[in-house]
Amino acid sequence: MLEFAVLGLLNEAPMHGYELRTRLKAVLGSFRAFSYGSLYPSLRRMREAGWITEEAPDPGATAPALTGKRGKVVYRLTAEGKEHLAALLAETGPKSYDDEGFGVHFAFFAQTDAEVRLRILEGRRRRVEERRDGLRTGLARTREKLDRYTLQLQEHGLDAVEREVRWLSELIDTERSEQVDTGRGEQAGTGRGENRGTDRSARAERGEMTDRPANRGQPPRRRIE
Amino acid sequence: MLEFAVLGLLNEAPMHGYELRTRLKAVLGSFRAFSYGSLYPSLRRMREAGWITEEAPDPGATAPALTGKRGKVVYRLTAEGKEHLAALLAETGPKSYDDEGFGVHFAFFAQTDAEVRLRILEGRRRRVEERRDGLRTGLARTREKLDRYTLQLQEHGLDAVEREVRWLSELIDTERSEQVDTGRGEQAGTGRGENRGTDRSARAERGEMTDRPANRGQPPRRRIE
DNA sequence: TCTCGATGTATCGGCGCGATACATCGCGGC
DNA sequence: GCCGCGATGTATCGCGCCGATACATCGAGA
Repeated sequence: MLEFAVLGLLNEAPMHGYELRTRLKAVLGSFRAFSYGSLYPSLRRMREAGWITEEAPDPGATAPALTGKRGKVVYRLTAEGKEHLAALLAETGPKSYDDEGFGVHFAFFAQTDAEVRLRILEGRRRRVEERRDGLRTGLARTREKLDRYTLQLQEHGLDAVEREVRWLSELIDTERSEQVDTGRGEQAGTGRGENRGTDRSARAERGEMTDRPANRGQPPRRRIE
Repeated sequence: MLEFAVLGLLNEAPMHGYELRTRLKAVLGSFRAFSYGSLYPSLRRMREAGWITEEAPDPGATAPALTGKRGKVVYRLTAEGKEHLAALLAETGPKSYDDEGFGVHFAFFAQTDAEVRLRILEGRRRRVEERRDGLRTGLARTREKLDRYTLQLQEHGLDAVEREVRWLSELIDTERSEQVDTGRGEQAGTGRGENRGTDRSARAERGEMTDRPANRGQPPRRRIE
């Protein structure tokens, strides 16, 4: 997931680590937070995979060597990196609307194809509705046996989930009405990258995935929503 | 944190791992979710620390040995475990209202002293307000530069944080009015049906509650902002 | 001038997740 | 009769990621 986010950011402009980290916090916002302890190892892996390059500027300017100086390192997307990003952006399977993946996908919706956006939003809503229903029935079954604090906690959580469903529904309505307006294909947001039509490889073979146990538990590491 | 939750559950009744895991999901609900990969190592650590004991029932009943059978293992709190739990419950430092800690503390509020409950709720609210203010100013500063999806995400996150502040405020008001009603010392126990109004039974026999400063370490500066 | 906060790169210990393996038991279907 | 299947139950492994930490540079204000 971190790799996805980094690729998305580097697609807008080359950056070094610190800036990447700052933008990451700003863009992912309420969904996820990454630390350097994740970022740098991830950057190394991505370089080894060939998605990005590292450039250390100005090698022998004043201090030649062995002073241990660390220069700024600029990271930049390669062609393979762009390709990989395009494949990730086009993904519509469970990974794109589960808790871990949805936030990142959504953060880069401006770079995402309109139809894919809609599919992801719908998948996400379905998933959150399932969680909501699970919470509701669980709550109805155990309501009498809970002390009031636990009850408050459950209801607060349920309320948050219900709000997310409503939020997603609004987004979906907006997307739908825009797809009707224009002949289903335009780009929203900052027009910047014309990733239109260039790729499409990576036909994500929908997993089907029996959907497992109600999933429960909020965004695992995340917060409250 | 997991250790805290396990101690809290075992204080209600002895259990084995599976039940612990099930109850954990139900009680922590929307705040956190733990898996076996965390639970069993944690139980082992707690046994080594002396907080709990493991009992494997019925050693040589039918199948004597080397069949590799695994019996049910019941975990039970020791006296030291109760003591440790009491200390954790009385904790009012940053750990008790930061993201990781608050959910667990709250889940066991029914076992917590009334004054401690209030302090934790207030600390938590302060913390969440800080996050809210950070989000607000950040959003005001970058509003123009964001594409609409990122903007939606930010506003959704901000909304969630604002709701949590309101939720906490309601809880605080309730706590305050109850402390005025009764001479600041009662227990808000397992409501069991008639939560609200008059209940104070369920004398949890906590007598000690060693309240220590428990400060150390500065505000770890959590997620977004 | 001197310190302090922002900028910047990087590593380490360890917690906890998700997947996985295996075993028992009750229950309903055919 | 007996078969599978889901719930109950214990346990491990790899590894992603967090939080703390160490170090270095630089502009601005006390």
